[in-house]
Amino acid sequence: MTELLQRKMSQRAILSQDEMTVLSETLGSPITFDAGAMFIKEGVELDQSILLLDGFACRVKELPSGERQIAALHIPGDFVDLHSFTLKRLDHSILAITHCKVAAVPHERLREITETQPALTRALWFSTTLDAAIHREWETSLGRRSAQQRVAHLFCEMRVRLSLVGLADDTGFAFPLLQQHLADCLGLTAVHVNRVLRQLRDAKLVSFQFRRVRIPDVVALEKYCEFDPAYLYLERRDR
Amino acid sequence: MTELLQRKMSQRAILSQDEMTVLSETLGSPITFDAGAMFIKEGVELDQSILLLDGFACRVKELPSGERQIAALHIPGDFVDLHSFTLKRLDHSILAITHCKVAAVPHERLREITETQPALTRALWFSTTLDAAIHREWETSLGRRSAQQRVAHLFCEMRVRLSLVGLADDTGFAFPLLQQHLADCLGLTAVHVNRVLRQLRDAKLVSFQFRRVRIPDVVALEKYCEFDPAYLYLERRDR
DNA sequence: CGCTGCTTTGAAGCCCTTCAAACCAGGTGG
DNA sequence: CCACCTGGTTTGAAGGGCTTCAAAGCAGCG
Repeated sequence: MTELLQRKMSQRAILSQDEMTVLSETLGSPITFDAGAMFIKEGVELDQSILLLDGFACRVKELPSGERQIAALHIPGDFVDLHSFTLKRLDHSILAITHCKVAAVPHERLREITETQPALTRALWFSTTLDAAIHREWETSLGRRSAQQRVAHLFCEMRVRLSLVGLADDTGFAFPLLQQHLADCLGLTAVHVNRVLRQLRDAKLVSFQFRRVRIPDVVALEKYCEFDPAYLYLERRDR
Repeated sequence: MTELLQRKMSQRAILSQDEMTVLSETLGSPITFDAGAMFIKEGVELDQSILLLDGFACRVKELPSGERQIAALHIPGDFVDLHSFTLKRLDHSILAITHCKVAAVPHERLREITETQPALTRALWFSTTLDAAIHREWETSLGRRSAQQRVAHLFCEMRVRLSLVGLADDTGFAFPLLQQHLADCLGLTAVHVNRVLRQLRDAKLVSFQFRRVRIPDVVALEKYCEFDPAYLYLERRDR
């Protein structure tokens, strides 16, 4: 059940075996949600944080007009709302994009961890600051990259993140999002995302069809959108 | 020296007096930087975090083309790179917009705090998750708001944040940025920012001249850009 | 086999950019 | 004290990227 998490954490030497054990013992039994379910609602007082075990989810900000901005995409192994431990309520909702399996950690247990497990605390803290680093890269895409580069950059990011949990290789990855989801991530309309996907496909840079992203040449794609994975902090680290 | 910080922290009941004392004892002696100085460079290994005591600073992401995206604006009382404690290096640079006075906290001391001061640790963690919440709101502006709303929304946010440290009131606040800085925050060109500022001024919603933002009617401006300060987590909280 | 929801395509238009030049304020030196 | 210089602001004209609106195409599913 926590294999993914373990792989992800150990890959970066984020957690020791012992710490991993401590953390996994705090996990409640898995719960599932259907695609489209909003499993955390903006503003609601929370007393637990949720680890995504399987499926794709996102953090959505809704505007009064009904428009949406997806502020983050989450994949298996992500602690989708660990930040609710310190914030107590969220400024956005969490939406299941596909069918999702999750496990909850009570905030009380996280609090105990901050009292007794400083190294684990720092690792969890790191996880939230990494989320913030991704937010900043998305701000950069939204503010300064063309629609083509935004799409390409998102695919590059997802390839790296998914490969950390064994869900992507050099040829591509399963990516069960609608074009509307991409549009909401990238600050575009679904219509324009569709046109951009055609251009990228025609240019043989990347294709997104049948719920799958195919990348004929990773290096070429990363060069095209100036993707630099530094913001994902992949290096191993001592703590 | 740490009055601002104290005001900010105590206002939200983030820190107790004792914790405040602990934290202020970790601060090195103040250092100043000239306007335009890049006092933390992207990618450089860091062993301290910096508290902004006076002046305006920002987190800038630079693209290979030379374009810039400002990912965050910082005001007196902000821990501009507290996240470098967990990240060890940054994915962006920190730039002094005006002349700045700062104080450093060695990461070693922060590490000790995580070992011995869980409540303070949670407060510091909160501070980084609040930064992330602001990043998300900026993503929303960049992705889904018009240029007019983006400018207005930024002014609303800065008014609230500055008022927490006594640097703004209902009539406005000192805001010593160039139009180019606004453009780099909002994903626009300086030329367009200029035109938008004229429109907002003509509409009597807000004016930005002589390094000062004047807001004739705060409620009207907040309504115009659908500003909801929930993402700034202003409420008092027990921990 | 028809319904539903997503994708694709077209045409028109607007928001914002680009390029260029004028304007203006503050600081410096003759 | 004015002339000049520099950097930021303002304005105009033209163009392009993305949106909007609308409809057709298409896949999955009851």
